[in-house]
Amino acid sequence: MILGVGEEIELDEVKSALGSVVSDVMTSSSVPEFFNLPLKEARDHFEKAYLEYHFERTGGSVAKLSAAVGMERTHLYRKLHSLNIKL
Amino acid sequence: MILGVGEEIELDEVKSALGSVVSDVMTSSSVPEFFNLPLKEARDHFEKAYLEYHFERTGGSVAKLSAAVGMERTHLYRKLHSLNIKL
DNA sequence: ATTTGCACTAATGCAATCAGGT
DNA sequence: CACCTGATTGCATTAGTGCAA
Repeated sequence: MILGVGEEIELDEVKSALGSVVSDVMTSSSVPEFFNLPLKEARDHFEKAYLEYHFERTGGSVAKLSAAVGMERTHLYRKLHSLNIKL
Repeated sequence: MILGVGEEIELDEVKSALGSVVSDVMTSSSVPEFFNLPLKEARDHFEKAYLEYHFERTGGSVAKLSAAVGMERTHLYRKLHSLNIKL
C-alpha cells in the first residue's frame, strides 16, 4: 500500500492505517498524511486526490475535467490510467 | 499568494491560510484551497509546501532534505530555485 | 554547499483516428 | 448529415531527473 499508487488505496484505508498519526497531523502541524512519502509518491497521491476531487465536481466527464484542471484531454486519459483512476 | 509560486510564501502563511480547511480534510472529505487551481499550479503549490515542510524537519540541510524526499541533491537545488524557496 | 553540462526518461500538447450517441 | 463525448495512438517538444565534474 505504501508504494502502490497503482493499486487501490481507499481514503478510509489510509485513515485507518495511519490512524493516530493522522489525527496528530490534523490537530497540530496540519499537514496531509502522505507528506511522509518520497516526493514522487507524494506527488502522485496528491494528483490522484486532486483529480478525483474535480472528477466528482464535474460529474464524471473527462471533457469537463480536462477543462477544469487545465490540461489536454488525451493526456488526461493517460494520466488517469497511470494513476489508476477508474471512471 | 494564491497564484504566486514564484513569490514568497512562508510556511506559516500557508498554515494559517489553510487552517480551517485542513481540519475539514481531516474530519470529512474537504480539500486544500489550491485544489481550485489548474493542476500545474496546484502541483507546484503542493511541492512547495511539501519541501518546506521537510526542509524544516531536516534542519535546513539540503543534503538531508534530498535524502528525506528521495531525490538527487543537484536536482533539488534546481527545484528549490524554480519554486523560489529561500535557504 | 552549489552550480553546470550531458544524457535519458517522463510529461505534455496537438493532430488524427474510430466508435456511439444526440 | 453534423456535432459532442469517450477513448486511443503517434509524434514533436519541453520539463524533470540523475550522474559526473
